[in-house]
Amino acid sequence: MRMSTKAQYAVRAMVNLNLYSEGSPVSLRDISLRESISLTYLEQLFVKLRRGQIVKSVRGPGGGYLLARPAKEIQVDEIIDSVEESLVPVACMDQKHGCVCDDHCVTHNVWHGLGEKIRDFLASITLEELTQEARNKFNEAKGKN
Amino acid sequence: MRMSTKAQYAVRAMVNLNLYSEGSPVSLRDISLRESISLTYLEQLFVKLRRGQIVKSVRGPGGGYLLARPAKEIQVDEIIDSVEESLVPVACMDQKHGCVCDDHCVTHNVWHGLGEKIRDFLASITLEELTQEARNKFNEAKGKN
DNA sequence: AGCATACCTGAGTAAAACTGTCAATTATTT
DNA sequence: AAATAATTGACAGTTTTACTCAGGTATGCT
Repeated sequence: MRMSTKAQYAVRAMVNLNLYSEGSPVSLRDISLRESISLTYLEQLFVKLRRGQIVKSVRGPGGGYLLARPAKEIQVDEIIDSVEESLVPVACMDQKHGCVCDDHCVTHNVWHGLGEKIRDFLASITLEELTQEARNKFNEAKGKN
Repeated sequence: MRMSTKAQYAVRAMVNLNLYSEGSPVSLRDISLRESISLTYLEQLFVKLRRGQIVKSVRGPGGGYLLARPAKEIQVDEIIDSVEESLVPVACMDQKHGCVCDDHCVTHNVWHGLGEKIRDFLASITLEELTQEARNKFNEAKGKN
């Protein structure tokens, strides 16, 4: 039961973007350098984040990406949805025409309940909170030196 | 973020075992037929379930598997642990010598918290409860005919 | 004893998913 | 025009998953 690194990268990249953006676009090259994620892989992720209305792009020199809305309104589950990592723990429940479980599916409720817990938890955390945590961590580390 | 079919099969097989065992051993062949899971695959799973103290085996004709303890004392997370499906959502936190996250790991708390939610939920469900649910489902279906 | 049953074990394998890279293009600013 | 940076699609190596196969071992029954 692993969260794909794709989803992990996406969340990290979004925190980093918000951390270093102060109204102006942040280039993927910068995020790539700071987070040690391959530039070309980041490009793939941000295409999806843009389609998911999490970020918007600014082309040309000085360009990069901006948040599409305030960090307070971006939830972690939305970031993960955007990069197409499913939060539903079993495949049969992940279709729009519903689960075709017959009598064999005595475990349906377990996975359904689990999926809800996962969703609720990740929806309860905003990008704003994560960024603030990151700032605190950074200041603590600074204080030690 | 998918629960492996291995873990899904293990839970289903355990419910089925408990459903049809009344003190006497249940053969994997029977479970295989009822749940449409390959016999040889079930054998692999039950080796692990035995090592995890979830079931015990009885060899020879009329043999099969029995619960190692009362169904009330078997939690779903234990079944999943036994077949070696990790409930920790990120790899770096899944080692005994702890996570070597440095400053980059601003998302540590998210995944740690998520792992706890998953564990708590699955630990809150016992095999007894699942089996009772299955009995109810079966009786409802019967009532309709 | 001999046979059937059923657990036990390890090796192997095809397909899918994951984790990226590469090459080329388009849009914008200076 | 030249430089910057996003955008896109194809593709490839590696790992994991989900099994199968080919045996072996223990036990009970006739």
